[in-house]
Amino acid sequence: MTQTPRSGPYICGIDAALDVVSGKWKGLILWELDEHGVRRFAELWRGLPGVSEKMLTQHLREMEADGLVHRRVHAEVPPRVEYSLTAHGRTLNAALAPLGAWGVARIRRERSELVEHSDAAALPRP
Amino acid sequence: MTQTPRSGPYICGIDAALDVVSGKWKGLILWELDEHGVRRFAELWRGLPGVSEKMLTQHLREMEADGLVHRRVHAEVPPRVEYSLTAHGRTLNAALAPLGAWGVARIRRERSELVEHSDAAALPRP
DNA sequence: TGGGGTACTCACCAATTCGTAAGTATGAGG
DNA sequence: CCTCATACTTACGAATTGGTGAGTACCCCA
Repeated sequence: MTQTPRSGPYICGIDAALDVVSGKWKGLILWELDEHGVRRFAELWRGLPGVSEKMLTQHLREMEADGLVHRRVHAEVPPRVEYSLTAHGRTLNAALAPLGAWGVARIRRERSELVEHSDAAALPRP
Repeated sequence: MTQTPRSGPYICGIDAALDVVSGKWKGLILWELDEHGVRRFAELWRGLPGVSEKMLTQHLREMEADGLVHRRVHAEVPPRVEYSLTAHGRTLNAALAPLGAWGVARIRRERSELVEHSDAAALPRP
């Protein structure tokens, strides 16, 4: 099989959860969908600068298979497809919130370390 | 540089946090260290069935560089090296807790779906 | 008749991650 | 002198992941 076979029996919950969010853009996709509720493919694409069409569809498909996002196709031309989070996806996002806060704190920490460095190097006096 | 340059400016906190925990064994390493407090290299290795020595050292080095684990070398022969979580690592673990709980719930959900399937096949009525 | 817009799909390649197996340094014990 | 134990390091290659660019189907509008 070339199907991604979600790596089998997990050792702990972290393991199982990381399995569904690891992927270069999945965190951001979750965030976008949580922010906007419903988004069409192209909107999502514009919202995630740098992602390729291929990866976006691939990640969306995997997340759909994992029961995180809902995909609604309207029988129109030109095509219209809307993505949104499922209830399960929303619970994941809620569970991810503390981690997001941790990440923000970490970014701040890093930045303040950089500032200290440039202080030492470039700002001998106020 | 061939140094892993933690991928630069992040778009959101989730992004920054996932960057430090993604890696096949990092979640488990965090868990082991949180469970046991202090562990030597070989203990950690035995605690994570399947990991190679190379990956274990590599992940530990990255986590050290990220300020998550502390590495203490005793000047003895044979060598003795002890790993433990830093305060920052412990806060990460705390932030990871809800995600772990979500993962556990997901595993249960998957399992019950399997049970339903076998029900459908083998137990037509209650 | 031709171009535009949407949401893909596919083939191919590059980069990153992971695993395997071997080698290193040191001193104690036989 | 030889081996053992620990905590690595290194070389190589396989597997996984991501990026690029082209192609598809459909209908509307000019």
